[in-house]
Amino acid sequence: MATIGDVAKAAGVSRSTVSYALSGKRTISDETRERIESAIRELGFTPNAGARALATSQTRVIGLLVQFFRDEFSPAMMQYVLPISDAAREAGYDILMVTEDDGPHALKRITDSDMVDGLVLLNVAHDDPRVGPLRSARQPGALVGLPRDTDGLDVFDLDFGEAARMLVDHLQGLGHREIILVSPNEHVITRGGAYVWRFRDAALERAARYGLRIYPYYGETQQPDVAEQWNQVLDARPTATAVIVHNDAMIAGLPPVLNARGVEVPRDLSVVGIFSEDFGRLFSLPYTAIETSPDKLGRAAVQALVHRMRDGEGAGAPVVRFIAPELTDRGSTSTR
Amino acid sequence: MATIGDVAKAAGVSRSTVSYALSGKRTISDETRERIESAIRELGFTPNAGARALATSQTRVIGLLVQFFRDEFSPAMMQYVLPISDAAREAGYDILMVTEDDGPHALKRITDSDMVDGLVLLNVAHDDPRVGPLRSARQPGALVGLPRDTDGLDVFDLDFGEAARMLVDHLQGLGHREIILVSPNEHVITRGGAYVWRFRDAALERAARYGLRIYPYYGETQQPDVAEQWNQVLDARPTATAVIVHNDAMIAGLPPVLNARGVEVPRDLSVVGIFSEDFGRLFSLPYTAIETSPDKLGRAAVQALVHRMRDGEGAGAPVVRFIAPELTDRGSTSTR
DNA sequence: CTGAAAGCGCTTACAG
DNA sequence: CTGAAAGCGCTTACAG
Repeated sequence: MATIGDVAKAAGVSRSTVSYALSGKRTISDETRERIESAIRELGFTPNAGARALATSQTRVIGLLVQFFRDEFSPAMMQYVLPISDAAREAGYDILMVTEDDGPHALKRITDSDMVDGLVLLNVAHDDPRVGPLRSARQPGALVGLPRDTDGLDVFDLDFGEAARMLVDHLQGLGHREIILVSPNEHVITRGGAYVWRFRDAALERAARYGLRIYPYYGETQQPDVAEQWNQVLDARPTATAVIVHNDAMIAGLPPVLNARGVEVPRDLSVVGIFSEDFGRLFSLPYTAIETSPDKLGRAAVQALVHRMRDGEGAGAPVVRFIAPELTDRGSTSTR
Repeated sequence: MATIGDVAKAAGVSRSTVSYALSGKRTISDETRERIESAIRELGFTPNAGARALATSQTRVIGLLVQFFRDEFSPAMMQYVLPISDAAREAGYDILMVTEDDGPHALKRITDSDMVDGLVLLNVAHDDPRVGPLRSARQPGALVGLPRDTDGLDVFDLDFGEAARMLVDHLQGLGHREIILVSPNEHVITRGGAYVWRFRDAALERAARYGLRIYPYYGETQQPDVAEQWNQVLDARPTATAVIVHNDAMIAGLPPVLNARGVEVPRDLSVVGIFSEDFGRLFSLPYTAIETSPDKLGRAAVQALVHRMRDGEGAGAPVVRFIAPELTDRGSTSTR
């Protein structure tokens, strides 16, 4: 492969001049510039990324730490990854995607070896073991998901509390008095998914204020458990007129259950959920829902990170940003 | 960050000795080794990846070129990405994941700048524009998906022809004489997905040999088109006793349609498909199917690539490997 | 068993 | 407007 030295020789200039022509960091005479450009073209020269990284201490790579819980229902992850990858590229960065089970170790590895300029952590848990190593790393990071201690971190998440209140308000306004609430599986809480109780507690509190009756459950994550649980719950709560579903597997598995039971939505039952538009389309879900906006979250995280990578300490105080939930009405609720 | 020079100074040896202690490429006295190791520990030293890459011409990074067709139904992509990432890590490589729309350009960018030691191309089309740039690249590549010209390439794909024959044989053996065949959407063919006609032609040919009647269709990719098309097709072919579905969106959307029509499987209709186990679980599909084995394909591609990156020209002749289809019987077919 | 030195391919003060 | 040189942090022949 041609090096900058080859280009310099072919153009009859010094290597530094070629470098400056490339970066535009100093003025070059038109004639010199043209000779350099044609030499670059003829030799098919592209700067070596490793050498450049060594000289500048910048890799132009963002580490993306994806955390998969393989026992879980997660076709949703790609909805975050793709917008992040797009946003990174638009800002001139590539993505080093790390899926190792041992997230903290992986994070330490790629930061200590200076493979990346910054990090995006996906699916951050309340007590996420990756946050410690992130704090010790030289590189800045942006989180998608809310950890217990946000001190010094850029954090992006949906406002799950507000989302829950919006759904309860919506149903209350329609006159519903008994509501089934399906949360994620209990082991998600064990794992530290604070969004579970942020949503759940807010829903319960709001319902209490209105004097509504709420029947809370932790949902299953796989078929056939999902269908079975739905039948049990619906049998057990015949007087409930609405359900709020905060569980991907449970809402994806709901249509056939209702179909089999002859339950018509919203005539017999009002259904609301919280899931992304893409997710809803994937499973043809005809339910009114809070949009989770994975694309907005992912892009916001990348933008904050890019700022911080560029401006270092000058990037200002860290932000914890909750994006406002939006309700997409698909007509799955009716007055009672 | 500590450099190898800091370690050398702390241990009272030369930088080369530290380097050799790290690589194990020459013998070091026990005493020296211990001094070096404790210096490394105390300083928290990790070699700089860029510097190492520059010195060795090896990045230990694999470029993963993912091609998304955003208008399409593709929760399936992650099933390839994850095993590839795992296999790469096991072999000591990280993954640079590229999702740019302009695949050829992205490929050229990361290979010319020497960001990667090798490439995995996902979702390779019959006339894939990335194959040309791959051939010109210094780095080796492995493909998942069969291009028109495989010369000099390591290629991995499912044997779609054999898969189709197995399904036809299966139905024929049960006595079915009229079969509906649903292929991917037509624009997939336009885009060069040769697997469409590899499967379709083989099915038609096999059926012809048996004197079976086949009703071929190109399926939709999104709801509500999917359900609508199913109803049209089933209305139009009341005498068909079996369907073969080679289309993710169509098979995921089949259960509610059959349910609504009161069609019981396999009593009223035999159903077979071709999809991965994970995909089937995701959509709770109770259908006998050819397993597409994305994990096997992804891992095989990485392994071949790792070989070629390690052994260079000595890695032997390129391989085109079709993995043998396996039928998973979920009891959705019966005798006629 | 170990060290001094050259080299990988860039960038960027320094000097003119 | 341009060049010579030092330096980024490693690895690896070469020499002893």
